[in-house]
Amino acid sequence: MERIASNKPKRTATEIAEQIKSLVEDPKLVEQRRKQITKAAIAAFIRHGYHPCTIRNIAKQAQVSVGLIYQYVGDKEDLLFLALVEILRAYKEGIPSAVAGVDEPLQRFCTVVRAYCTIHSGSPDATTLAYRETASLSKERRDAIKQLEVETNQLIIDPIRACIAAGIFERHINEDVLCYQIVMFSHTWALKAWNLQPRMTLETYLEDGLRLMLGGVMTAKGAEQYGVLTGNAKP
Amino acid sequence: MERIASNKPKRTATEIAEQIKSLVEDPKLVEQRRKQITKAAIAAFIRHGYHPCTIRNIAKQAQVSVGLIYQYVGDKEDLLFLALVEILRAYKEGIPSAVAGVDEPLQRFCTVVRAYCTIHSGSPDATTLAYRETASLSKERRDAIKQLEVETNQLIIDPIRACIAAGIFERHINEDVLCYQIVMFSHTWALKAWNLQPRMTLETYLEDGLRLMLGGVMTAKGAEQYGVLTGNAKP
Amino acid sequence: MERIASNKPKRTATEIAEQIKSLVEDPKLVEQRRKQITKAAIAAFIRHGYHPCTIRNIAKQAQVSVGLIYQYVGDKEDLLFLALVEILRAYKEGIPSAVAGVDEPLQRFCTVVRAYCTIHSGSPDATTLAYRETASLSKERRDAIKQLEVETNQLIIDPIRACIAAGIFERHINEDVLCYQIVMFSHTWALKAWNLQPRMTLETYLEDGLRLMLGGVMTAKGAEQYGVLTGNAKP
Amino acid sequence: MERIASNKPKRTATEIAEQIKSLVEDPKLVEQRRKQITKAAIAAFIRHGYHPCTIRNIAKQAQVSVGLIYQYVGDKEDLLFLALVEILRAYKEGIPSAVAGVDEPLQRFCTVVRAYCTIHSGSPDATTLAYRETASLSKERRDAIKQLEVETNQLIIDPIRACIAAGIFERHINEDVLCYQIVMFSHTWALKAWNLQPRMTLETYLEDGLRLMLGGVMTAKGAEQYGVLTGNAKP
DNA sequence: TATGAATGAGGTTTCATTCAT
DNA sequence: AATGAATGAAACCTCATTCAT
Repeated sequence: MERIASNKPKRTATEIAEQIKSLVEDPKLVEQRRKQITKAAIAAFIRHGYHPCTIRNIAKQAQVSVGLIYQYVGDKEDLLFLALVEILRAYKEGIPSAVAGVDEPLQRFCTVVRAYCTIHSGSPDATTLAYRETASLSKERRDAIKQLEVETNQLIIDPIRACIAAGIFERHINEDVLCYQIVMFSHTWALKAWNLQPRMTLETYLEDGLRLMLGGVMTAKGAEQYGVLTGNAKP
Repeated sequence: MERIASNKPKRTATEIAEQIKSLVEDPKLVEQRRKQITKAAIAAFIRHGYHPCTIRNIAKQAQVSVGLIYQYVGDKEDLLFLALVEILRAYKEGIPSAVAGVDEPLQRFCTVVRAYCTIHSGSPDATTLAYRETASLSKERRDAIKQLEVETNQLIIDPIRACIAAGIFERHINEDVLCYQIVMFSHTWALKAWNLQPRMTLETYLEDGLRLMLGGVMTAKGAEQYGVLTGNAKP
Repeated sequence: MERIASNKPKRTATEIAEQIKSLVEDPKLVEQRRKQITKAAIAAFIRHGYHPCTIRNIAKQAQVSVGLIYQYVGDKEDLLFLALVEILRAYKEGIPSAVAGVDEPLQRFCTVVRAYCTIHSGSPDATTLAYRETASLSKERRDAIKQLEVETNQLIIDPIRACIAAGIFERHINEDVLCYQIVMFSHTWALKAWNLQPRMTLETYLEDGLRLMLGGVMTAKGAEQYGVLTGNAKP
Repeated sequence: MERIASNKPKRTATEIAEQIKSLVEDPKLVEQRRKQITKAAIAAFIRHGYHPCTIRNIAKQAQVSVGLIYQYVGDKEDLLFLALVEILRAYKEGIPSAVAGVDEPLQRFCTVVRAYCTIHSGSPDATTLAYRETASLSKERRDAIKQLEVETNQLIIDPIRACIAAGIFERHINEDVLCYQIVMFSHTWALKAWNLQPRMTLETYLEDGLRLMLGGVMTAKGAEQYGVLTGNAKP
């Protein structure tokens, strides 16, 4: 869709969002209205999908007029962007608060995985929306969203590195592969709920998956620790 | 969107596809034209996305007139359905031909994983399309597509079971979780190409991932065999 | 065209018209715009015929945009329905106001006939439109339109009965046949204007026709009265 | 639709029909195929209405291919014209054969009325079609159809004149008005079948109508004769 | 600032007509 | 002569966006 490989310095998602133009001056009001509209947009996009969703759908959901939306946002794509940023932001912010105070590397790793997975399982539709509709954004915005994803991934990679450094995980493992393994493991519960949910609980899924992933990466020392944590002799 | 929970016997994807009505009688011609149109539709949907893609885009891609498409298909959604069925059919058929003649369980498992991943990496856009746009189908068709997915998954689950039966994989592993682990592992290379491709080759990705997954599920006996297969002392 | 014999309670034309959904809330505006659009639709349907007439034709005639029409009406058939209802409503309302204050039965009968005929002759194209295009409506709406016709016929049958009761018309005459005789007599002037207008005036047509019809139904007493009314010794 | 008042010599319906161009040479075949296609067109136009009816509908009805129709006819309007001509021709030809051998003026008049009415009641849909769709023709063809109607009317006017000449009908009656009275009386049974048929038989309708019309036009001498004919002392 | 009526470009779909076989 | 697949113009309708109030 975009032919021109622009060399503009890349803007972050936050910068792009801040530069979305609003006809309204009062920043307080802009923030409040945007929040309200974005929330409605997420709900409406989830219900209908981005393209089939109309501005009227969103206005109705937000209990405002169509015109009001265009006071705070330039076009429909802006709404999608704000929606996706909001979804990813929630994911990204959810993890640190879940692992706060958990310092031991393996435990921290497990907590991150559980948190990440739990967060996604809490709003599977939003996860699905992000999957489906990121491609509907312009390149710059798509890239900014990807960058958010990368930053979130970092929250997973850090504990992996800590585990490696602590000798709990094998030294030679590919941290990117493992990270995406975890990411996709979490998304899978959301994306494939129709197949998985009838067959197991989130807890079973999480623990079985965790054991499976850990089994592939732990050192003997790590395995020992994991046994202590879970009460099992062996992962 | 659909309110009525119909109790009609579910039709398979193939049945639905066969019942898409064509104004043209000659079955030979119908098959040939549908193939041509479906191929064009896949390309056009990949380029634009389903909703933004116009029938004229597809007609142009297929080098036929707009009217011709409607001689072979009832509406735009039929085109999406045919496109997705074709994509999944290719995936499903690709695996058996790849593992033909490989009988040893572990080797068969590894071959399946490699085949599955390679197939998806060969047409990452199609994988992405299937991910994004299945939701744009009516419920019956969405379900039929999911069923195709389940059938393909079976091609992965079978070797898993064989490995368990052969004592190569741990008895207690959750085969569904492992299966989806593999599925998502393969899709990830397609979906997250933008992040992964700059950092590793498909081969690295595959072998690192395979080692990671196997490490979590293999018995001591399995590990020994794996060492023999790969020339490594230890996975 | 309609297969299902529904047992829903039949809605009147007015009810159906009121239930045509509009995206605009303000009832005042809806009424005004609908009136404007219906008027334009009548003109456009008369000019082109219902099927060949395009929404753009109507929009142009009404001096509004195409989109505006769809704010006040669901589809093209709604426009036809509103047009026909408006036409028949005008006919139906025209009669009572014409005969107001005329109480003597025979005179009232003659006045009704003259009024009915004059009204139709005033907008022969509209009469023709109603004739041609009622069949283009869905069954329910067609039935509602027929019901309007029946109600209008009643305005003719009532004076007939009064004349019979007053001994002016023969007791044994078939009031339905006479009624339709009058109805068709009136429509004929509109429908067959191309043949009749060059050969006589509406007045001639009316008086000759009236004399003809009265001659067939009047008693001796009636004939006497008619002579007094017209100044002729004999009808 | 047509702005230009052309001064071309008017062609009769038969001439126009004969000049409709056919790609096929053999006149025998042309006649046979046209007959087949016209018959199918009448049925299809009755079922769907002219505009909604597709060429495919007609081809199917005629059990021929779409292409074949265009070998014998220039366009869709030709089909409508041929259909209407055929319908009116049947009406026109039906009357003389019905009155053949009836020479007494009053009896001949009554026979014509009964024949005309019976013919129309036999194919009410065709009557309705002629009413609705004549307007869909080009002006020249519309005029030619009207001319056919005029010629048919002459078959009614002739007996009226004979009755006047014989002193059976009043000398001063308007023969055009009476003629159309009869025409519309006959059409009414077809057009308003939905209202009339549940309430009376064609026989009742005919005799009540005939008595009504005759009552308006007969001289004393005529009334006497009518009494002899019907066995009633008085119309 | 907020509203929602108005606009019109553009998408899907139909179908009269053509033309290669 | 007959077929029916192919064409593409044009219709209906939707909906993102604007603008007067």
